[in-house]
Amino acid sequence: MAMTFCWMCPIVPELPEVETVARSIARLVGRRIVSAEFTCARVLRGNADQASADLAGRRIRGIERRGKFIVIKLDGGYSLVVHLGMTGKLLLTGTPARHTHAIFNLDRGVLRYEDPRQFGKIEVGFGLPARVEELGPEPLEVTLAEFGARLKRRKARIKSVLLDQHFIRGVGNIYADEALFRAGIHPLAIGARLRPERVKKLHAAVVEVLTQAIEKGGSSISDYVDAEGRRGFFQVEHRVYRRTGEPCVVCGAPIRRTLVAQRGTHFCVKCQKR
DNA sequence: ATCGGTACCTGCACGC
DNA sequence: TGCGTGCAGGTACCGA
Repeated sequence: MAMTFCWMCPIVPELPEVETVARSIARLVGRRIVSAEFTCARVLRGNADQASADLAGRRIRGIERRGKFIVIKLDGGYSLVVHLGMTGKLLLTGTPARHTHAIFNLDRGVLRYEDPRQFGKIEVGFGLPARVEELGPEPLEVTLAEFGARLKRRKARIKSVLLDQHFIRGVGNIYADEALFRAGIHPLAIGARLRPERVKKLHAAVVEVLTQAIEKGGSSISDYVDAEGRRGFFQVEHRVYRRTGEPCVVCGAPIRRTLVAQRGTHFCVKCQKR
């Protein structure tokens, strides 16, 4: 029997998943970081000793999400920024294992960072890193007018534009495909050439798919960081993502797969027009 | 400024 | 059975 979190349906952390993780560790606000250990040079940006020194003794003042980044705000204007990459997890339970790359010892409890592929990144410093400040607007906050104005400047394929975190922050490969399908837009369409009516549809589709996904994740937030971290997380039903060859849920035509920006891209030839 | 392509990394599926 | 190969995709970085 297929498992809900098998290889064929991986939970890649995009905006809704990161939001779920951020909420699941919100309870840490108010606690103090006693000490921190970093054991993977690839995952930590900067010097491990410096990062540990910067963190030691600081109290957690707030936890928020910016796109796919988790920002843990600390005393004195410092911040602990975590990006989960492809396979990163923040865990409040369990014991250090092979892929544990950071351990944050709190005045009560322990927070661990685990990441088999080491695509994730942890950054400690004063204020926010430039890469976080320079992100585009939140997709759930950006107005249709700004969304349209930004899109008008983009001559790339719409799928690439959606993946660009400078355009809007938080959309990844799965939700880009799903939003384009819901908007009836072909992934190879040129961003700037989309007519206002279609831009409006796309904006609404992005909001819809992300909102639904957050709601699904939100129903099992307390479970998320348990055990393998994925149990109980129900993804939004994919209508095109990884459904190559299967019938379109609207017209029945087989879903096609191609590459855009070196990413697997799934769409319906009949329902999605350039 | 923007675009497309590539590297990084591990583990799973597949074929011989 | 066991091993090599291909593939998955987040961001950073490169040249154009």
